[in-house]
Amino acid sequence: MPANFRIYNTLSRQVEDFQPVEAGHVGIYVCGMTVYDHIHVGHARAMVVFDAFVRYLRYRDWRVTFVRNFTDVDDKIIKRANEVGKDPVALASEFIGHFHHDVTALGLAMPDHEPKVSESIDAIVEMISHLVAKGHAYENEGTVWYSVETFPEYGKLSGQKVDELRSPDEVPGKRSPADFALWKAAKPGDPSWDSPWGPGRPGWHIECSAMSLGDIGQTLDIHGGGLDLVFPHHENEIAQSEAANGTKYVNYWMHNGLLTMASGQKMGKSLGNVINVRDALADFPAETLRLYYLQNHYRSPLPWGPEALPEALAMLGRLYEARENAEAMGGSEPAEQVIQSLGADAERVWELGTSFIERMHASLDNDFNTAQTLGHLFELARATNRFANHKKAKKRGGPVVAPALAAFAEVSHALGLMGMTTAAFTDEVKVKRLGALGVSREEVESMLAERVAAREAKDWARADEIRAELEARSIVVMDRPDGSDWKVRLSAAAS
RNA sequence: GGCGGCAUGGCCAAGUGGUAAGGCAGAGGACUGCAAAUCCUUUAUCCCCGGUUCGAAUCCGGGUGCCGCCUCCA
Repeated sequence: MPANFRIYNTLSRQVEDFQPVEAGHVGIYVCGMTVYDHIHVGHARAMVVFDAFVRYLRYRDWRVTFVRNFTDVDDKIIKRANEVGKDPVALASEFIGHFHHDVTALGLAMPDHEPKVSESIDAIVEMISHLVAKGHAYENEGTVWYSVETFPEYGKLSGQKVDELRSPDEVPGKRSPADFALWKAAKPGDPSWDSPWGPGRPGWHIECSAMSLGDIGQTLDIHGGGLDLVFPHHENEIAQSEAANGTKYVNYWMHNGLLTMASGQKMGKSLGNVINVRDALADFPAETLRLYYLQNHYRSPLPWGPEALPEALAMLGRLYEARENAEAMGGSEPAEQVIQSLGADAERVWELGTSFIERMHASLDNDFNTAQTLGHLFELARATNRFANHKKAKKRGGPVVAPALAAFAEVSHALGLMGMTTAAFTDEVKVKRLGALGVSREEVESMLAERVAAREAKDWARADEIRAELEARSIVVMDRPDGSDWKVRLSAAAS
């Protein structure tokens, strides 16, 4: 039996108990990308949040049908294609490739279905035909409009009232300013398909109604997307689907908050401060972004700035280090015996470790509170490190930290964090951060070797001199009982 | 103008009735050849005013500020 959970529903503006349409199954549809450019770190938040959410649902034994679409027929794509002299559908196809590359690098699982508009024209035409037949839509010179006044519940998601909407430019052919296009008559040079209303292409909103119907059904358990899609996109989807099918479209509307710039405004091309995912991934391990996203609640705005990723990397490094400390512990006595002899710090790790999974479930089952979950994980990390300071912890502490290690594994399954070995993580950090700084690894390692020799000769002056040179390259040296290691310093300057 | 949301320590942030998780940064200490990492210590009139309550960051009313949407947007 899958575990029950609670989720905020934009429709009711409340956290609600989740009730599936079909027992044990969650059908979730998330608005994907309009593919005419590389995705930026703001888009990636939505992708990561819903990936983590679906991952968690499956971890909690739900059967999930996860659908995320591609808008590959659209005004912006056509515009961009004309600018670069390419075929629009081919251009979109190219950026779908880039999308898959970026999203795979981010560690996302593939959805069960990734419908494309260009491959869903029949279903779209069929749905529009229904709407026309039922009197919810009308045709005018090859363009089909949805008649908003035929759907009295219009506005129930966004709270918008049709009369109050701004409608700056008058569009010819519409009966009412709030009406929106279901089918756009072909203009010369546009990609177009045949339809009962002549050649043309779908409007933006109808695709999601048609594709979700095909891949999930009339009533979706959950429909996700960015908060900026609530109006008009999701409002229009409701109008289309409920008018066409005569059934409730979506039980739970789940919207992620937006990435905001330091100024408080959202990231967008018009602001000229867009960071592409592939650029971020060149400089930081993928889990850095995942932690950055999941450290805040998914509905909150998430501030972006030059410190965002370095800070997240510092956090991630802390978690990996704590896990490594736990992994390094051995011993085969019963945990109880070790706790008895090593005292309160051992007891604390044991208690936090054994209770972690329950606390994680409680947090994530309550509107997917990843921030709280990570708070618990950091508490566990600190307790682990504290315990690791005991002289006898390394030899005897293994049984005491076993639940903590299990907790880390659980987080990995549930949220897709801490999925690497410490060695792989450390190495990826070195490669990417050195690359970002333009420092050669060979150079660092030869300098470090020279310093080790100087230290063995107790030539502290020379050792300190080399350390200063390394620091000038943003390399921090760490001397340990078993040898010297190094890492790249994280700071604003380093990003 | 309309609709929706937010306001918690230097910064980020969790927390919806019983006197504030966590992270980053700073300061002091332990450790270290010196450092780094780690650990310990340390910083909160929870935007303002009023109300409900034995008790409110948490509920209600008013105010102020910020953000999103109303045009494409994750």
